[in-house]
Amino acid sequence: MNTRQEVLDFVHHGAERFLPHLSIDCAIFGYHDHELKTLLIRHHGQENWSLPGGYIGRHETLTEAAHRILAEKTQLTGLFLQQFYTFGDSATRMNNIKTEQTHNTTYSKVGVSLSPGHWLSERTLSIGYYALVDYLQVVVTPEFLVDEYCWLNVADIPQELVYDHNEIIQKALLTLRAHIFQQPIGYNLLRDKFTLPEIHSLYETILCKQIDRRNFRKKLLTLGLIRQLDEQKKIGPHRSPFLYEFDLENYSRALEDGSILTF
Amino acid sequence: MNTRQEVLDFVHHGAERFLPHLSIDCAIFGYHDHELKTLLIRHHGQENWSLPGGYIGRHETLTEAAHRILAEKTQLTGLFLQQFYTFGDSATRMNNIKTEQTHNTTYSKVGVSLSPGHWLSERTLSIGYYALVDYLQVVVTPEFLVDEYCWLNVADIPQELVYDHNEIIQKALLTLRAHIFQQPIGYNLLRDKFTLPEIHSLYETILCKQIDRRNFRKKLLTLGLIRQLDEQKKIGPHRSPFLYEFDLENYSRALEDGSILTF
DNA sequence: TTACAATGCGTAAATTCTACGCAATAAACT
DNA sequence: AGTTTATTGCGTAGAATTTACGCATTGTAA
Repeated sequence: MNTRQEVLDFVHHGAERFLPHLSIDCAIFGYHDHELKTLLIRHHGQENWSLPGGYIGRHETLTEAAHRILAEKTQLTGLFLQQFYTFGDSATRMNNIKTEQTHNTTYSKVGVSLSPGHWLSERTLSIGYYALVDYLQVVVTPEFLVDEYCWLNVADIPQELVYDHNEIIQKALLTLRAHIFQQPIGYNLLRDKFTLPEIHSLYETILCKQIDRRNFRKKLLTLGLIRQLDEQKKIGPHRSPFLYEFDLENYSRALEDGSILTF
Repeated sequence: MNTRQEVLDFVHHGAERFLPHLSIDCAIFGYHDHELKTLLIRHHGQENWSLPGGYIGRHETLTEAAHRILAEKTQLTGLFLQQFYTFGDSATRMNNIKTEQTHNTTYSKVGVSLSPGHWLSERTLSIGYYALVDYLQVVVTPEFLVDEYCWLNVADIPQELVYDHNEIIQKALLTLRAHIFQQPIGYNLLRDKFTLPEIHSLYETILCKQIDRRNFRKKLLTLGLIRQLDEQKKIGPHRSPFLYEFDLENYSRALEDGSILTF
């Protein structure tokens, strides 16, 4: 939503196009230079940051909605996107008093005040998704109601996000760390070809622990999850590292066999 | 809902008490004698079986709703209940044509025909939970609209459950099998004190594979997940097996340490 | 040239996993 | 009563895997 007119239409006719009581919130993880970052946005008039989110169109599947919302924020399609939990317990998801006030502040930018019965004021459960993106490829598009956005290191996320977004992002991180043992997480956070130090540092960053460089390489190669290429990355200081790529076929086969990664 | 009057009230005034567009479906797993069973119900007029389910009250949390629905079906409270996925993709969750017809057949028992705009006819996403119960403790209470219920071996579940319930139960099983390595699953399916053959058979049943009896015992004892008691179960033929109990403290400590069970 | 950091490769020790053997016990059978 | 048999508890050798390093190689910088 990039214009005042679009926002007004959304407020007044959104209930015809979207399902009420349900939203999607998306923890978008991007990796760069030993740091795992999340995309946060600040809506107009809000003091605190939010996760990017949106509503489910009445004629699109849940998965389609999640991808659309992700694409609206990052301009990227076909990304790795994983549903991890639906949130409907926290105080802010029960009584909509705070929600109403918060919403009202934002929508005052287009001169509307949401009545208590308005569809945007009602109790809303949120379906949480997390996405993995190449940090450098993302072009964030600010929307009409978004004052500010930022990529924040996951360690630096403030304690006071709006609603229950702190809970959502914590659960997303926990899920990501559990999934890293069972899915080619790096495939979506790195470029097609990557060096061993790059993927090694990625795993160390996500898991928040040190992993022996040499054993890490051995394990991924032995299981056939990555494949060493002939090319070397010439740029960079000191010795030129080889390039590697994921072997997705082997990866899925290993998953079926029940091979488990441990570090 | 046990009377015609309650059902009529639910149909006509349910939208005031429950959130539309959302339901909870529950895969209730019970274990007994080497077999993993699921509770299925058959609504009035339906040819196919369903998972037990219900709606979310406007003034209860999502978790409260799940426990209430479970208690309504099994008369048991405080059970292990785990949310695992929210379903909003399948054809039956997109167009509500089939849903309308199916619903209408059931509600014809109380003489109502649901109009297209009726809250029960609208598109509904379903939040999936799975529960683990002691099969023998459950007292299933048939409701007014339920013609029949049964405990069906998970291997014998028919291919034609209503809506996307086959998909839901498959995902529940997959999740259960993944969680068995990280949570004291047996704690909720067995009694407080159990014998080694009992828990061994439970794990074999859930994982659908044979596990060496002796290594299985060694692993659980070494990790401190179960504790051997002095008592022996005198009943039963042949040698009297010792009784064991879960060591929940050690269990949660092992989880934090990241110890992983493998069989 | 030399020092140094980054990268790739190997190996020995420690640990864990796996596949069994076997004794002890209690019921069933001759 | 003695024998057979199924069930349970416990141990152990060998295989496999994990872990902790050593070290040579390469490119950059002093």
